[in-house]
Amino acid sequence: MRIVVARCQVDYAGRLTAHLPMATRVLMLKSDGSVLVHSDGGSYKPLNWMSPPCTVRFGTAEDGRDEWVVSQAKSDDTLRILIDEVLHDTSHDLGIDPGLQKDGVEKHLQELLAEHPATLADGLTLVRREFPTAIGPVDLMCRDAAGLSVAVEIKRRGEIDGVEQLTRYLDLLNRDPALTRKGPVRGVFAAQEIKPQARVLATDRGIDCALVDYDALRGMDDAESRLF
Amino acid sequence: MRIVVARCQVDYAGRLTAHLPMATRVLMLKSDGSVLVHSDGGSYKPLNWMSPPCTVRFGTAEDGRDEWVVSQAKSDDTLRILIDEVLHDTSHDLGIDPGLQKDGVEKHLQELLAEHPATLADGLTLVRREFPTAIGPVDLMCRDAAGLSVAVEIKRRGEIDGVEQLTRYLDLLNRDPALTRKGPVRGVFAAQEIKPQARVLATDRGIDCALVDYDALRGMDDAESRLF
DNA sequence: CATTACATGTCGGCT
DNA sequence: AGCCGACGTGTAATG
Repeated sequence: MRIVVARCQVDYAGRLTAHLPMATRVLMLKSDGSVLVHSDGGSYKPLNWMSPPCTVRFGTAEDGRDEWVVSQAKSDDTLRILIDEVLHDTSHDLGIDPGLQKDGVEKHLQELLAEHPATLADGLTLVRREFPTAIGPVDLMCRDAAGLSVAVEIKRRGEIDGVEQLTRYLDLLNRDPALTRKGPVRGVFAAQEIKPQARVLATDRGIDCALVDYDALRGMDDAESRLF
Repeated sequence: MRIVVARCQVDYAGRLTAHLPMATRVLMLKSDGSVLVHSDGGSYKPLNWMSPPCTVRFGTAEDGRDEWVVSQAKSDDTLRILIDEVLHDTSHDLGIDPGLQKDGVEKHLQELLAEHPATLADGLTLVRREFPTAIGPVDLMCRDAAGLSVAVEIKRRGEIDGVEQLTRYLDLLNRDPALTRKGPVRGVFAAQEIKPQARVLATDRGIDCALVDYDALRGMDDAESRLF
């Protein structure tokens, strides 16, 4: 990785065109050819960048100043960096990163709830995970004690669009005679945290809300693992 | 801005927990307190980070190694960076960045389509852009040859949530007697690219889809500009 | 300050 | 490779 601090001007042309006036910035050139232009603030997103796979051509502008042209083969996107003055320039061999280990995402939540569907509502049993429909898979399809089908939508944080999503599934599922033989398909909206507005909308549409305790579920799972 | 290259181990705890094993990485400390942990690859997104506003406490771990703890006041998120070896450490005064100038986003598409509504459907004429409703503005409100009102939602890429958005508008607009005198309000979902699922949903709801050719529109606009 | 819609989103998973 | 949905989404506009 090469890190350059320089007074520079940047022009991007791709899905949009963008321009950065001459100013001092940090340029990060990664070994895969990608380039990041960072200012001292904002967030983790660079002011401008080029994603890999791309190549950098280190050239010279008409007036003799250095100009770097970063281009992406596929998309015709180009990033032109005109360098006025270099204040710092170092390179470092970082090696390959072992990578990020995540925990606690929706997928894990779905796995845990698939194993313990009764924590969502009494008597619930799993029919299948990722139940396919024409507009996408339902996270969990279950059946309740009365034999009714129950569609479960799982989110880390339950907000309105999650309720909308479940509503679309329910609309579709309720047209399926095989699922509605014993009555309409119920909906359960499950999340670690449910926003008040989402709860109101869900309730208004007859969808049950279930708060999920991730740590408790993980505990149940550990206990179970120890037993077998 | 301070740039440090170091062998480090990073642990994040917040909405999720994540761990980065000991390896050499670039640490970017911005003047607003935010911290970015970059590897030599990936995209512009850091492996891990803390967004401002946040504060860094430069401390020492039990074994004597340096440990930086970055914490966000609001959310209780913390990022712990255990430093094994510093390979590089420099600071630079970048000043305030003049910022990015953009062009070519959805707004421009809307301008072009407002000038050429007939490219969306035969006989369409513009009533007004950003037609106000209680739940937000409709991108374009038009009228067709038969005198029916036509609500147009414009996206760069047409996906399901765009269809949902237009559906909400149509539900509302169709309750307005002034707009429905000659019949129900039609919906047109316009985008440079429409995902199959979005098309299915739109069609199911009686909404027309229109593929927009941005370059062609821009060409029409240029031709027109040259005439006047 | 909360909500909403956009983003050069990026990223991973699956077909 | 393309499609689809989640993301520690972030971020700007807007009421």
